Amino acid sequence: MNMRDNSPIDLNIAAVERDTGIGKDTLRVWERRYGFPTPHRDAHGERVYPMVQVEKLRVIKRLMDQGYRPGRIVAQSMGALQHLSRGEATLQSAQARAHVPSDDHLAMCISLMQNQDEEGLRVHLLKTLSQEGLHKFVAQYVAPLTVMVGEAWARGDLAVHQEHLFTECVNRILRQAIAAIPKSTMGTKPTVLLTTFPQEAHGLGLLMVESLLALQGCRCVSLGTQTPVRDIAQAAVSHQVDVVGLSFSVNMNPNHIVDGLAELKLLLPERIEVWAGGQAPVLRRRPVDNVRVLPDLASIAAAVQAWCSANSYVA
Amino acid sequence: MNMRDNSPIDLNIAAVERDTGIGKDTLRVWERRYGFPTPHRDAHGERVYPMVQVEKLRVIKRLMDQGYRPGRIVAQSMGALQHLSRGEATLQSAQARAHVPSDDHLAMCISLMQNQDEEGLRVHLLKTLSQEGLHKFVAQYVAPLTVMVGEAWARGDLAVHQEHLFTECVNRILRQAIAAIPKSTMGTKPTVLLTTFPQEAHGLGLLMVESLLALQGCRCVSLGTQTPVRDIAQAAVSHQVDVVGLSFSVNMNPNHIVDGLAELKLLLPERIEVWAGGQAPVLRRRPVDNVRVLPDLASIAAAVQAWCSANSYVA
DNA sequence: ATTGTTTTATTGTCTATGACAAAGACATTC
DNA sequence: GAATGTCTTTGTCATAGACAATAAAACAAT
Repeated sequence: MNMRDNSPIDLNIAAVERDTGIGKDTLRVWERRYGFPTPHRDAHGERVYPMVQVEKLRVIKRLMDQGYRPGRIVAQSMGALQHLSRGEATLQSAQARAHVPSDDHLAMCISLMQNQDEEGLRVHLLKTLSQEGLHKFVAQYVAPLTVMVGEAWARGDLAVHQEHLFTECVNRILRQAIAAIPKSTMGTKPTVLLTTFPQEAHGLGLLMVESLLALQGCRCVSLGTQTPVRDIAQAAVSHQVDVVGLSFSVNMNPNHIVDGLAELKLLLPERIEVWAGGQAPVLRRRPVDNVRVLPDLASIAAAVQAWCSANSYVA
Repeated sequence: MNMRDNSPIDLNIAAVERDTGIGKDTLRVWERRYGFPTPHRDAHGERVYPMVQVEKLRVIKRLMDQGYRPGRIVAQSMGALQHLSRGEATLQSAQARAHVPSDDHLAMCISLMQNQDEEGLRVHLLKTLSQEGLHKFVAQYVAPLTVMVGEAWARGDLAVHQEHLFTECVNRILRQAIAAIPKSTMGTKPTVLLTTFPQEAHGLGLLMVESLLALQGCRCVSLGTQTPVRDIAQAAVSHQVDVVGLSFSVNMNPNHIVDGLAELKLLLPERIEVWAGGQAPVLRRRPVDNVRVLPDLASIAAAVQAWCSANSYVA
């Protein structure tokens, strides 16, 4: 029952699921449909995956996160896959880099990461923060950098652990910066509940938004990531917030986003607004009723302004 | 493929696996063997679990963690289970609470949460922190409180959003406390890489450990949660750490833990130690070769001591 | 050329039942 | 008591088929 891997070069199906994130059922069905992977069998007839194939599966997973579909790539050779890996990208990154002050600046951060220089990265970011101020730091450095890191990871230029370290590093810096912002006591600004949907584990966007909102003088209540829709609504009501803010990254399923937002709107009382932001393309393409889309971080200020003037005549 | 929970009271099999930590295969085999659970079927003949049964499954899981075996308890009535639960509750929670200063103190935190008093909770925790010092605060207040919150959530006494808010609140406090600890520069203490396995999303344990390690003068590299085993090994090597620290919560599948640890050990060079801690009961019951189990936060100091004396003669 | 609608293909996850080794419980012997 | 062997329990893997959700392709209409 408890599969022990006899040798470091072969893995059982459970271990492959752990390492690649591809479900057992899917692994079996790929084998049946596409003829890959082709695991050996042990004495009991159970699948045993050679390391080379696990490696290839990881590449396939990466490409799928980029939008490729299994039927096209699973049966391909390793060489062809690596070629695809390098060829693509630069599609959406172009627009992200449009209003970025200096590409060099960000490229340097990436190279710091590639050299495992955590300390250097932190120092560099902190210096930028104190030079440019929190607002500019978040909107013009952290946000584009996060996008670039995501792309670099997808391209295979950055290992998973390097991406994790970056996330953790920025996490710390932003939290520290937020903690340093004095809390405003005047009640003219909206109170905002921040969180993400259950399928969305990426939390940096939330922190970026929170820092900008806090700078504007809004009170923020953050639930962290992955809150079920029903609980978001419950929390919004019991904390008497004015706005619910959600963040969505690129990989989130568009339908989950649209349906989730619609359901949330239904569960919330009318007076509570919903603001949605993040890199997910569907937000720009398919608007949802009564949900305000914040296409970028710069639009937060405008949204707060709009809320204030809409609610100023109410006592 | 895309399971939508149409109703708040029913869950599909994948959702039950997530919420209870009991695998899909196991859920089906229990149904076949013990006649429980007894999910309804939706229009497509797929299992649909009523909330009541999911809660019973959670109780069963808790009892199994205490040593009961499925055959004896799965078919029992809810009443009988709760009876067992109460009788046995004092067994391990007694030892957990043995060196806890005041139960009232913690109960008060829970009630603050139930009243949505985020501000009150934070103030209360911060006061305790400055009164008792970080070490005592973490080991004797935060850790038991986190366990209690988990239990209260499983019992249904605490809503998901309240648990999230608690997590976020403690998260902030701990991160701030860690940032305030001056970094030691002397190289006599181990450098520790901290993270969790891909299935483990709970990150508070990691922060608690980090704070205590930092207090001891260790250098910590935290990758956050959910790092694939292969990347943990890669990161450990490229950051030249001495120890890899992993944290496991109650819900994690025991086999995943044991197999994952074994594989990690294989991938790591001999000189890098692996320390495993957390609430997962399997750590105490089934030891893994060459992995040091830290049964509680207090044992961290001893582990660091042991490492230092084992490595002192090396230049 | 762009947009909306229908048809077809792809793909992940569910279903069912059977098999089996590892871990636990129990009985027996040294 | 400790060690040993036997029976029971239990989680996970296997096979193969089914189907709905999603994406892609084909077609129609502005």
